[in-house]
Amino acid sequence: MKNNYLYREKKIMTMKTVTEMTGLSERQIRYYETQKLIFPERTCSGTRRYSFSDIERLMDIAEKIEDGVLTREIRDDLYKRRKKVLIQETKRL
Amino acid sequence: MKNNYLYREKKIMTMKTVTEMTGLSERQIRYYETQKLIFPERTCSGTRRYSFSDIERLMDIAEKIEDGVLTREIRDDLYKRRKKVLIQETKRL
DNA sequence: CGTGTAAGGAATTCTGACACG
DNA sequence: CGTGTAAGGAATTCTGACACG
Repeated sequence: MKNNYLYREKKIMTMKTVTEMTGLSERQIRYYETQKLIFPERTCSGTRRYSFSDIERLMDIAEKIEDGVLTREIRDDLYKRRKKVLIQETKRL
Repeated sequence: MKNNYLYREKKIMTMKTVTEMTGLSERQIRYYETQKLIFPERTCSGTRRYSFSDIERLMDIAEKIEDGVLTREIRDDLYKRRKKVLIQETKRL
């Protein structure tokens, strides 16, 4: 459903809400951003905005880190997956 | 879908995001709250939190007010609709 | 009635840095 | 490496009030 997608992907939450929903600290959330694991939008004045999808991704990241996975491994995995998707899309054309 | 409901009804947005999404002023949004047309949650520190559902409701309210409908008429309509739902639920028992 | 605005305080967010390890 | 924290400034939010009509 298109509406469902809009709700899930729209970047609308501020940091506070995200810490409440994920249980992570601001520090952790900002650090994962510097490591290119998460990509919030910014308002014109510079405050971050997250989506429900980001929340889910953050909880996934947190779980992996607890299991001892390094942020760069998580990032490499993310890039590999993206590459795969791009290759498949290229083949389709 | 249960997930869809969660995204739509969860109170997660702050005032700024709501003004951006609805085009309404903070003043208008707070006023509609005093008139019991909209019911944001509050964090422990007192800041309001709105859901996607609230956004849609606010845009509906704004449209009615532009058409000259009074806030108390909108509220009375809301109460009537709720009463109707309650009566139907009562009958079902 | 519905909305704008200035006022002043409180809560939020941001960045860059020091710390530990 | 991943996270905590104190620092200081900027942006956000809140309430109660005055204003217009």
